[in-house]
Amino acid sequence: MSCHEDNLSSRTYSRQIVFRVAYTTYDGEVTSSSPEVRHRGAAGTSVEADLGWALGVVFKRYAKQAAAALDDVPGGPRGYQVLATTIAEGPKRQLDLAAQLGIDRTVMTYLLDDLEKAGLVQRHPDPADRRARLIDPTELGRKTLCDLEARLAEAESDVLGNLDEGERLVFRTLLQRVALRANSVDPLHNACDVAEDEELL
Amino acid sequence: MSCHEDNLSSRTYSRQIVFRVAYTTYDGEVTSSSPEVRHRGAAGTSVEADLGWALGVVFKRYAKQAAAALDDVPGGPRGYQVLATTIAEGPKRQLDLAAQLGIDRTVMTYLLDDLEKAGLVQRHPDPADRRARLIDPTELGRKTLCDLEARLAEAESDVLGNLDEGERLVFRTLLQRVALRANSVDPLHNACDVAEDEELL
DNA sequence: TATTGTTATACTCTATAACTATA
DNA sequence: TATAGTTATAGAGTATAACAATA
Repeated sequence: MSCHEDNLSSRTYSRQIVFRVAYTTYDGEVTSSSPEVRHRGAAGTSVEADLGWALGVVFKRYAKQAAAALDDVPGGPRGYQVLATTIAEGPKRQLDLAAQLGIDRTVMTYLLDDLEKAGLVQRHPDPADRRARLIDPTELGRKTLCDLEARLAEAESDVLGNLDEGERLVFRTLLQRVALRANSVDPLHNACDVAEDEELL
Repeated sequence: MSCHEDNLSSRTYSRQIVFRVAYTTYDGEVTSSSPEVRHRGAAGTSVEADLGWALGVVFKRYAKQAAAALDDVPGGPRGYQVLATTIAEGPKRQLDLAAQLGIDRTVMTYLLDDLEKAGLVQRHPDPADRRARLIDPTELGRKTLCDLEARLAEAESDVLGNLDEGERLVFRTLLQRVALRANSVDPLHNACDVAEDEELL
């Protein structure tokens, strides 16, 4: 573990072991190793610790909380997303919705089947194109979304539990900036309204 | 989207749409909706924006970068973890390693097969228990790890690309604190040396 | 009888491709 | 011919369970 002492121009690195950890991309599980920073000497600010590990743990915890919060929603997180998007942006065609959410169109079919069965959305024929179907939230869907959003807000707050108000603000701001850049460098889905990015930087 | 105006005692919420997004837990892909904050009025600090979305985007980007960096390592991120752990902590028994890394023991078998085939680690019989096998990194494994760590450091730095030095420090500190709490509330694997947490709080 | 590690099997979720009905 | 949506199939990756060797 001493191999980095030269190429990192190590101020603090030489005093501790920075133990990087990576993550599987296929299962969403954070299969990280143990907590990363082992202080060898007296020095070393601990924030040099592994970003990936922390990122993974936090993300995983949020994902778990969110999944629990959305337990009874057909399709789980994805069902929520469909609900949230159609309610926020109005009726959408199935394929557009799929593209926007990064969901495969074949998956979208099953997802909508379940959501429709649960009475949260409805498929309406698109008057402009008889091939297409417009996805419309129902009244129940709207009510459900409200509830879900409250639950998710709780999950968020729970994850940030040991930060005080000011720290949360700072953290969210910095995270948001990093995220916006990441998203613009390598966009997930649609570009939508990234135009507003500037005000976040 | 007006349903939260009362129960959130909304200062800023009433002025914008906070559009929460959740994530699938099974594929590690961030199937989020579009960027979240749409300013309706003039006010609203943008940091109120969706935590989950940002978290997911950043994590996903890091995971992608890390996966690319570990492209040629058998087992990818997991292979790296095995390497890093055995090198940092010395030879370990297969099952202990699996438990520590949160990898299923059946998966560990295949993973070690591949790592051994690549000449990065070796299985030695445990003199203390003839059932068990000790996983030992090879010289090649050690060299490889050095290289991989440099690559991962680059990935990290890339992800935090638009933060300056000071901001990175703040971000990492806060993230680390959130992560340590998340990990202690709901530990992934072993408890190891969480004793050192205090200095991070 | 319990445990280490291996192998075989089943299951989940995803990705590919073929099909229908419209355009 | 191309596109919206559906269905069927195959694939990757994981988890479960049964197994051999040892404790």
